[in-house]
Amino acid sequence: MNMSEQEILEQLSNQGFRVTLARRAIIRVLLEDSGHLSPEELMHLAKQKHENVGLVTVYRTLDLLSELGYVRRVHSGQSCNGFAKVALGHRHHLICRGCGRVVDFEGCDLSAMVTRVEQETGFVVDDHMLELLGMCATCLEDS
Amino acid sequence: MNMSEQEILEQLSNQGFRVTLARRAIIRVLLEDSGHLSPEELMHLAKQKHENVGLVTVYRTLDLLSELGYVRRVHSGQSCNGFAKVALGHRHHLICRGCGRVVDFEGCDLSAMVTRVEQETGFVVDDHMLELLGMCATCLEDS
DNA sequence: TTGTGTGCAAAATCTTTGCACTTCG
DNA sequence: CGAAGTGCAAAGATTTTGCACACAA
Repeated sequence: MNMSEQEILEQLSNQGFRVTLARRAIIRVLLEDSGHLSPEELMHLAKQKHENVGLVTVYRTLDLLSELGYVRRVHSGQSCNGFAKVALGHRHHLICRGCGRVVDFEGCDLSAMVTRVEQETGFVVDDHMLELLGMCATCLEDS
Repeated sequence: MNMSEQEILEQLSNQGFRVTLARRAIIRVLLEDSGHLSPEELMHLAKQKHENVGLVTVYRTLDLLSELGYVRRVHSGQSCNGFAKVALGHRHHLICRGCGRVVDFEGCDLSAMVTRVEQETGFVVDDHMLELLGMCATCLEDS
C-alpha cells in the first residue's frame, strides 16, 4: 500500500513541482522512518542523504507534501509537538508512549458512531482523526 | 455530566491548591465557553471576569487543570494550534470547520478495533484520541 | 504570617518571511 | 535562460523561566 519514492517524485513532477535533491532526501527519510519525526530530526537525517538541507526547506517541503496529502501531523495526547509523518492512504496512528514509534493502521469502522453523532448533533461529519496511545511490544519487554 | 465550577474549586482545594481569583475566572470562562479557546482568547475573556489575568497565569493554570484532567488540548486536522478546552469525563470532540465550535460527545465503542489492532501489532493500547471534523447545523444553513 | 500563586520582563523555542543565489527543466 | 526552490539571517509567534510582590489559608 505504501507508495515508493519513485511514485511520489513522479506525481510531484506531474503537478508542476520540481524534483530537487533536498526534496528527494526529505521524502526518502520520511519513507524510511517508521516513526514520526520533528522538522529538526528530519533535517539532520536529510543532511545525511544530501549535504545542506536547511530547516526552512524542511518546513516548506512538509507544507507541500502535506497539501498533496503525503504527510500528516501527528498529535499525541496532551502534547502537540508538531511531528510529521508519511501516512499514505490510511490515516490512523498507533503511538508508543515508550519509544515514540508510530505505526499506521487501517480499517477503522466508525460509520455507526458517526451516523449516531450526526443524528444527535445535526453536524455533518466529513473527516476524523483517530490516534491510539499505548506501549509497543519492545517497550513492554524492556520495562 | 459536566462538573460545576463549585465542584472543581472544591477539588482544587482538597488537593492543596489555592483557589485564587485568576483560577476562578479561568475556570468559569472554560465552563461557559462551548468551543475551544486559545490561551490568548482565554486570557481576554478571563480579564472580563477579573482584571489582570496574565497570559502566563493562563498557561500555568491550563497546565494544572490539564494534569488534574479537567482540560484537554484540541488538535484539529493538519493544524495544531494548541487550543484547550474543558472535557469533563468524556474525551471526544466534534469540531466544526465553519465556526470552530467544539461539541463533546460520549459513547465511542472502539473496543473491537482496539482488540484487533493489539493482536496485529503487539501493542497494548491504553488510551485514544478521537476527533470528528465537519460542519455544524448552523454553518450548514449559512452556506 | 508564610509560602503558593501572580504579573512583568526577558529568555528560549518554534515557525515564517525577505532576499540574493542556485539549480531544475 | 527563466522561474521555482534553497539557504541564510532576521522577524514573528508561541511558550517557558526568573524574580519580586500579592494574596489565600
